Amino acid sequence: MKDQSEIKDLTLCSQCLFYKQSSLFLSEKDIHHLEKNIYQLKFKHGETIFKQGDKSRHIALLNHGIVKFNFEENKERNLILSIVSAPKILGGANMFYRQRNLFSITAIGDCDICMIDMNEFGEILKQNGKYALMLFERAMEMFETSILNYISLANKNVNGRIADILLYLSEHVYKNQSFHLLLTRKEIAEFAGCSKENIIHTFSHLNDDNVIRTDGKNLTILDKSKLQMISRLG
Amino acid sequence: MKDQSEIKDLTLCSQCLFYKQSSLFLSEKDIHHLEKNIYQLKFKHGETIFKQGDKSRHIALLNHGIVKFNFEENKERNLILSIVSAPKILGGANMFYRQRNLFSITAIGDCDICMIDMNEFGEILKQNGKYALMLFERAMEMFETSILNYISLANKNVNGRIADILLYLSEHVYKNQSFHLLLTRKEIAEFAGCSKENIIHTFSHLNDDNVIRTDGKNLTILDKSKLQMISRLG
DNA sequence: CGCGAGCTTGACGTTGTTCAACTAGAGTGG
DNA sequence: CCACTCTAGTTGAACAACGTCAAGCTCGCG
Repeated sequence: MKDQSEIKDLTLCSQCLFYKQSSLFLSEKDIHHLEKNIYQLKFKHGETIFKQGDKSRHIALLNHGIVKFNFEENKERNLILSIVSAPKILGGANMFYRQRNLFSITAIGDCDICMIDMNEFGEILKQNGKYALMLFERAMEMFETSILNYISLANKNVNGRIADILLYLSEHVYKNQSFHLLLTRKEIAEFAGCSKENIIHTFSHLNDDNVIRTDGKNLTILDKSKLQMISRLG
Repeated sequence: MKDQSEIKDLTLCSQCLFYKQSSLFLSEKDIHHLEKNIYQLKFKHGETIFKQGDKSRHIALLNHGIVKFNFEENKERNLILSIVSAPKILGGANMFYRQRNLFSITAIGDCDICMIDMNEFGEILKQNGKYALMLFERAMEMFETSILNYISLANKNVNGRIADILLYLSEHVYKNQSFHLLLTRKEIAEFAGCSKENIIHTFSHLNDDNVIRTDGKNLTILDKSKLQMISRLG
């Protein structure tokens, strides 16, 4: 966990989506209790939000930014399980399953995150099942993307997986045809489950065929339907 | 969902693990309410418990038997996400996340399952956050195995993945060095994410090297440490 | 200017899939 | 009882996909 030197004015949290949703479910007393145990942090690109193997004491509410879920096998064998953008509840798997974190969560670019102490928050959950259910549903969304990635990985060839990833990033993360991808080629490879050379080769071909246009870390999808076809065939 | 012609005496459920655990959390009134909405079904090998794309109206409590989570891409491109044995709560992902089932759940061998109507049960959960949390933790266990499979698939070669699967089946599913595997070679391949010929070749080699002994569907692990080494090297 | 990290490219070898041929067992019908 | 067919399992060989390697490139930074 990052040091808390950058704690900001707590009133900021009253603007965040999580706070607004929570206020629909909780009593004024609980809201007040929550306010006392919530604080905002800012993370920069590459900073670790949760560390694999650590024991989480917090739930993280991603209010702004993009994060990756990365599994560290050993020095040279990493894996990106998923990439998600705000707003999301992070630490769901860690929050309810009382073991060490299965994977790390790392900032991609600047991230605004609200931290809630789990011990305090757990009490509120125990007393308010309806609220707990709402949070479960949100936390569950995270797993859907992981499972869909898994399926893509198991069933498709490299071209199909890369097409899937580009479509996913465009539609669900950056929400734009064109985006500035802060990941290295190696990291994209860790997401696609292939070598970095493979990513480079495939990007080159897609460039030649006018399906995408890459310019350093900027990436634009020119022909979405062709990308979808590659995904299907893969 | 299977037809309910085989509903058994409801008192049977009072013996099941789920019922016993629940009684620690719920009031007598809620327990009574639960009893009214719970019934036991028996599934045979290959029968579908939850169908991919369907909307679940039930939570399934696997009291006896083994099930697979299978994703059906198309006729010739299936995938087994996980295999788990009783006792487990099935339908967790479906229970809290109100969409169509992401994957099917299918019986491997005979299964005893208690079904609970979700609408009735949801009310109890909303009123009892502590109980909801307990159930959620159990449901989360399911995802851990899926994620570990994902990691194995992404990081290891075929030999390593097959070794992983054999160790997993032995330690977490059958809880025995020797087991009667009801899966076809094709299904094992769908679990390992490779071709059935690959499974057959690898099994042959492992047989030759006295690491395992296969006799039709019976499988015995002779040299666990060697299998663990193959898993690490993979 | 030199250095290092990340990127790019093509060649090469390994891994894994596909294909085809064969075997064994189980179910079917004459 | 014997074809027959169908399914699952097995084997090896050919081929394609993919990872590894090596070399050169670009860019930013000290």
